[in-house]
Amino acid sequence: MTVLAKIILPLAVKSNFTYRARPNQEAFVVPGARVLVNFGKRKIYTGIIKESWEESREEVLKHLKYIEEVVDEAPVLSKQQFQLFEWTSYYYLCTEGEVMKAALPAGMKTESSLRISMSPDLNWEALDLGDKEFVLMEALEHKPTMGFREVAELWQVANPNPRLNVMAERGWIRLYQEVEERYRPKTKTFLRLTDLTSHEKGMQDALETVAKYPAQESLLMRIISDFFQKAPTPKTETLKELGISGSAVNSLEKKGFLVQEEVQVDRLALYGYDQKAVNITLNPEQQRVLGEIRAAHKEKVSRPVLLHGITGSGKTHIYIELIREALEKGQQVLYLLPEITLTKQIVDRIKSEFGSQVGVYHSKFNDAERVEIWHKVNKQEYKVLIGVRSAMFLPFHHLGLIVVDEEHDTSFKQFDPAPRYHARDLAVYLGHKNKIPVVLGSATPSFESYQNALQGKYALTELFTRAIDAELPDIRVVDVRAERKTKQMEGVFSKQLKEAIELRLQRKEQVILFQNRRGYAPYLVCQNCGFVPECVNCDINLTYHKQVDHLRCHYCGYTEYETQKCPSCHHFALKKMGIGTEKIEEDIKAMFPDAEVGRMDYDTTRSKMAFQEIINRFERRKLDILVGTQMVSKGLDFEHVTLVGVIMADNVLSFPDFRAYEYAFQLLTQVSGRAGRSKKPGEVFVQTYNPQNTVVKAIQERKSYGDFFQAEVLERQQLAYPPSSRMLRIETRHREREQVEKETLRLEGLLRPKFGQALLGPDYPLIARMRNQYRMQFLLKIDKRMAAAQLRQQLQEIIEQYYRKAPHKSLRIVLDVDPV
DNA sequence: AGCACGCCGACT
DNA sequence: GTCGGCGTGCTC
Repeated sequence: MTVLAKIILPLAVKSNFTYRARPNQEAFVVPGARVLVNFGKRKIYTGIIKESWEESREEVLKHLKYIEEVVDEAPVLSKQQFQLFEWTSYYYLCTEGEVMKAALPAGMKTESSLRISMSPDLNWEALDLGDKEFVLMEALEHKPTMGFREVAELWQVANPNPRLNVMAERGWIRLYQEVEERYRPKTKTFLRLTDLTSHEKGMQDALETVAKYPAQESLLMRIISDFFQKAPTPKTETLKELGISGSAVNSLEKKGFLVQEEVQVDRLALYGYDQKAVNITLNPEQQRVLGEIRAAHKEKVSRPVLLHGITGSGKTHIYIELIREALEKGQQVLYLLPEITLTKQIVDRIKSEFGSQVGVYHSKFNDAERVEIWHKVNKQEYKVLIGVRSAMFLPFHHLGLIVVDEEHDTSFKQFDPAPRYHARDLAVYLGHKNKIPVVLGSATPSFESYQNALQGKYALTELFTRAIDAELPDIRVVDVRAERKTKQMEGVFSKQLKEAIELRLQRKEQVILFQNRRGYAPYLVCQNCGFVPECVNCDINLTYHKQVDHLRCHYCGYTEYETQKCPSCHHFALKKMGIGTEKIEEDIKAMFPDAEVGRMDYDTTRSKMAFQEIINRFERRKLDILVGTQMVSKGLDFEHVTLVGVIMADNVLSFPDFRAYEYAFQLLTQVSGRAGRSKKPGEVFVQTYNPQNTVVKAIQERKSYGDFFQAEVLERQQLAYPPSSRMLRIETRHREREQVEKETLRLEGLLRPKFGQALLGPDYPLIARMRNQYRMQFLLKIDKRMAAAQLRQQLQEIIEQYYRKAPHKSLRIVLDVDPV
């Protein structure tokens, strides 16, 4: 009998692959453990054992490769997680491998890479070599090994493989796979006394021996003194303090007077938090809502609760109470947040309640840190985990509560690559499947969730007033066109907004300015010939960034450094058009030279530190004005902010999507919600060219979310758009425009007969070419009553059918379930 | 995804 | 003829 295992590999391959265990591995071949296996010609991947069984038939065994190594002694993935993997790949129409890729931190998915070295004892100069072969050998003289990429660069070819293989066959070079462990525990070295020196006599003898070497003597004395104080002696710090080098350590070690000891240290221990006094007495309304949530879960655990509470109504207080209850039962809690923006403030609050049981997981943690977070969740050292969408895949045990805060936020949905999952919906699935209470919270729920709540699929509970006696801010709409006519605009600032800012500066209150574009100018135009610089890889204008003085594509990162001279007519006539956050920051500084201005957008928050720094400064009132993109709209809670300015609402209102108004309403409500969160009243200015716009009017008239929803959802219903239906996006991609057009029409020929009017398109997406791929798309409206499994099968059959007959199989078809 | 094979056009 | 680019199929 031989043990076989089905392995999930982190690839977009359809099926799973079976490997055989060597006898000494058999005990460790259990579902959820990781293995290293060779897949294909040479690569070695980390895979996860999905299932294992015994097999004795030789004809089966002989086709199977061996498992190279079982990495884990115990599973790193629970049964519950497998279920989640399976459902994610089923629902979002992708492979389990793709889910695995998204779920595990890179440090847990070690893979091999090709290394190239010269054969030993080779007199290569005597060989008759071609040019390329010669330069490689010459390069290998200087470095012992090279990587695949390096050789490709050296040779200036895309694929050096054929040549390398020939050279290897001739015995000139050696090719081998190197598995480099990506995660290494962080260690710290301590110095300790040995048996020889840890008693009085030994100490005296040793000190006499080294008396003539001052460095060794002072070091030894320090270690002895630490020994008596029962304190460990850290190597690096001690050497630095005593001003001596490492050679003293080596000498003492050689003499047997000390040993060096490596101790693994916790990378995450460094992260503290700002203690913040939290008022944990719930007001009567919050008490009522807490009671409603408890009752709803008691009635039916697997039914999620939608907590709709206006901005500043104190949803966090309620979460804290729910978390406390779960912890008292010894359960773990997952608290999902849309982006790291929010975490700083939320983490401070939750950590000050629950201390070191609280862990955090987001993209600004490096790989090694993420691995350690994974293990701490697995070992249940972390009881509460605050994280972004991928935290959904962490290895929880006894999960007793999932909170999805700001559930409407689209960053819970992964766009690219697969799995294109929505973390909120994964949470709802997981909760339903495992009877885990789920709470979705928002001031502006997604239409899908609100509809579900109204129809009883979710329980609904609502908070209608702000906590601590705060009022909702006054909203003032500024008609930019009218202001321009009467010359009331100063650059992009209306006179009213300017005066309002002035007033806040006098009163030492704070201001948030929102603009939905980062960079300095969204595009440039040549004043001489009308040329607009565009990305070479995408159909989109390049954005001018002033600080670094270059043009950049916000989709692929392509950069151009010529910012003055028109590349078309060569006149120095490029003019900066439009307004980004960088420009607003510059203008506001010019307007109020004494004010401290900070900017928060993608460009200023690259590092975790930079990010926390800017929030800290604003929190401690070192900044008067904060300029930013959407980032400033998300859940920030600063009590001294009394003014919010939306510089140009039109960007938000006018993008071509059936959800445009829903998003605009959410964004404007959220950003407005940053003002007046404590006793000082708040004020919001919305500058726009379209004061008559439905959303602007709704915001201005303080229409409730419910009213806005009712009006909008009717229109959706008439068109059979979500939330009345479900949606599936079918995207096609190809390098050439003609091919994508022709092939997409062929695909339509197969789809149309099946789906008829429910199939919309094909159309060009907003950006018809991205990263050198031309794209087209269909939208498929799916009746909610329709059996999902059947539809999936039909769709997959059609795609298979398309590929069977396709003359060009290079068309990529991308499926996006529930696109947002 | 990554690797090889086989086809085809471009150059020596 | 050989080189290199690209499309296609397969990977336990």
